[in-house]
Parts: sequence; structure tokens; C-alpha cells
Amino acid sequence: MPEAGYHHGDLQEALIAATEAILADQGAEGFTLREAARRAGVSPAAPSHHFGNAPGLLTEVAIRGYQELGAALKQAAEKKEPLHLRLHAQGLAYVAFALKYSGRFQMMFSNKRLVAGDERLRKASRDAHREFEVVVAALVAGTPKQAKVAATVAWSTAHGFAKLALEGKFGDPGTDSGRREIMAMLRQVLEYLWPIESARR
Amino acid sequence: MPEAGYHHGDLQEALIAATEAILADQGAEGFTLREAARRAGVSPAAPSHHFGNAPGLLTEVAIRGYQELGAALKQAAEKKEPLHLRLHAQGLAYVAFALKYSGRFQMMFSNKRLVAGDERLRKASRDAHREFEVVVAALVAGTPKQAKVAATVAWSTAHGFAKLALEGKFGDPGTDSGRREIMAMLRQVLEYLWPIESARR
DNA sequence: TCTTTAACTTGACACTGTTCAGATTAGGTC
DNA sequence: GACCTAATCTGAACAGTGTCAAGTTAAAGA
Repeated sequence: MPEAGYHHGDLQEALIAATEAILADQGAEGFTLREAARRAGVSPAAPSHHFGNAPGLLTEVAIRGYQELGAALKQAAEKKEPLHLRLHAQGLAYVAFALKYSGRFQMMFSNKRLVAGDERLRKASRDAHREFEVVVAALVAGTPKQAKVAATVAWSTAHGFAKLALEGKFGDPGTDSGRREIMAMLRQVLEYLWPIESARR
Repeated sequence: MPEAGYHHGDLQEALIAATEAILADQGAEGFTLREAARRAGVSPAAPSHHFGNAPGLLTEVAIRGYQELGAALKQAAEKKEPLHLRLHAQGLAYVAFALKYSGRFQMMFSNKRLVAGDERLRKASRDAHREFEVVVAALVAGTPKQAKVAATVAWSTAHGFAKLALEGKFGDPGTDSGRREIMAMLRQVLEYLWPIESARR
């Protein structure tokens, strides 16, 4: 694990960490392969031996992002009654993740920069999405098909809200007060979609 | 309007058209300023005299995109009874726009590549969004604030669904059959959100 | 016609991702 | 311990990018 010398020791992880750092403080557009190599203290050509090319590295980062997101959704749904609260918690967790790790989040959903059709990536994305389904299935009385539709509604709404929020449509996501505005608006949206008290209007 | 000679005649429009063409057949990531200049038959430095820089040109294209999108939403809402159908039509129009002009659509919502805080851009975006509000306000019995929330729900859902669809989460948006799958799923989502027949469950 | 000014080009600079031949070293084998 | 192989990384190069400063061309107004 020595960071100096001709052989890095654990360049793979160092590059992933460097990429996440860049995404964190420069955003998705700020990433360059050379900068990642620079931060890992290695030549521009080094990453190719581990990840093939830039999309290869980014795909690895995206996979981990989906796993984190899935875990956050799972955790948000635990031990919440009534069941509606679980969906609220998941929506809040989804947007909170998007705001907190905005660069990574944006990268996770920009297929053009990832390895098109990577099987592990598809699986990670599906697994995260499924976290919505398990909650929705418990809530919606209906066929599995209806549950799938409801889960798609939940995902689409959370995702659309997060994306629009990141583009500054609901307030500046770069400031504390802006983020509070955004989350307040989100709570109203969730309440509209899945009212907590009464049955749906 | 002569296309040849030292002075182009109408380079402004030519560059915008070239940009839209690139976005149409290469996608948002495929755009380069030099390629736009190339297609307009002009040197790489020429665009700067009209748009300052690449974000300047892209912002102009995005503004027109929002205007088109707003017009499509407005048109979709015309002459449809019952009122729920207007929202359905708007959702369908939103996603149809995203699928048809995917490159431009993606660019419209990638602030990092546009002029941050351009006033005309903000207005164009707001105007498009407002098309949701006018329909929702007529539908939702409630305070203006509630109408705003409902409009945000509509926008978020349509936008999220469109984005996820473009990333291939509901089928391949590049094929006819994939697009049919996507639109079929969307119809179910809209029916879940705003059931046509009965009152909301 | 002359001159001002807008439009455009040329050439340069600092970047980018990727490739390829070569240098280095880690780890297993004698 | 010495040797060899295979993995790892470097250095230099290439084609491409956005943008800038200085120079060239032509349109428009006096």
C-alpha cells in the first residue's frame, strides 16, 4: 500500500477515490481522466491498464454509487409505520443523496459517459430501483403489475424532482437555505402523492 | 443570405441550425463548437464573435428548445375533456418531446454547459413549466399553493420518467418497439397519478 | 470615394483521451 | 539468493478540443 515508487500498490482504489473526489468538488462535467491520474500521483496512461478507458473507470464509480443509493433507500424504509411513511422516507433519501453527492449522482445517470450495457452496472441500477418496489408492493393492494407501475411513479417523481432541483429549478442547491427550500417543496410533493392521514382523495 | 464568401450573411442562424443538427444525430455529448463551425462552413473562432463562447451558443439553442417544449405543452392541453385528459396529454407530449429531440432535451437541462443564470433562459424555462400550472390550477380544487405543488408533481414525474427513459431504464429509446414500450408504461403511470374515470382512489 | 466598423481567418496555446514502445519491479521458480 | 516472467507504470506522441490575440476582408455609412 505504499503511495510512492514505480508500482503504486493499489492504484485501482486510488483512482476510484480520486474520481469520487473530483466529482465531489468539481461536479460531473469537471471530471477528466488526467486529473484523476494526477490526484493518484500517476501518469495519464496508467488508468488504462486497470479500467481500459475513462468510461471504464466512471462505470466502476457509478456501480458503487448505485449500491450506496440502494442501501440508503433500503435503510430509509426500515421500521416506519404507517407504510406511507416509508415511501416518504425513500423519496427524501433519494433527493438527499442526489443533493449530497450531486456529481456522482449526475454521473450515474449519464449513460453516454459510462460503458454502454455493462452488466454489473445494469444490475446495480435494477437493485436500487427494486428498493422502491418492495415498499410499494406492501402498500398498493393490487396485481404485481400495478405495483410495478406504482414503483415507477415513485422512482420517476423522485428522480425528476432531484434532477430539476440540481438544475436549480426549486432553489439554489449550493446553499443551505436553498437546500431547505428544496426539501420543503419535496415534502409537499410527497404529501400530495401519498397523503399520510386520509386515504387518497 | 449567401453562404459563401468571407462574410457568411447569417452565421448566427446557421450556427444554431448546425448545433441542433449535431444534437439530433450525435446527442448532447457529441456537440463540439468546432464541429458546429465546420458545418456552418466557417473557422473555429468565428462563433465567438456572435455567442462569446460555447455555452453562449448552447444557451441560445436551449432557449428555443424551451419555447418549443412550452408550445407543445400548450397545444397538448387544448380542447380536451375531461380535464384529467389534459394532464395526460401534457405528460405524453413532454416525454414525446424528450424522445424525439433527445439531444436538445438533454442539453436544455445541463446547466453546467449553459450560461449560468442567463435571464432569458430562466424565463423560457419558467414559461414552459407554467404550462403545467395552468392546467393543474383548473383541475385541482385548492389554494394556489396547492396548485403549485400539483404542478411540480406533474413536472417532476414527466421529467423523471423522460430522463430515465432516455437512459434506457424502460426500454431502448433508440428503436420503434422500445419507444412503444416506453409510451405504454407512461400511459400506466399517468393513469395511476390521475385516473380518468373515478375520483382518486 | 474614402473610412470606419463589423465579420471572419490564421496561428497559437493549453488542454483533453488514447495508443504504443519501453522502463521498472513484484512474485514465483529454480 | 539468483533468475525469469508477467504485471505495472512511464514517456512521448497524435489527433482532437475551446479560446484568445492579431491580422485580413468586405460591407455600410460619410
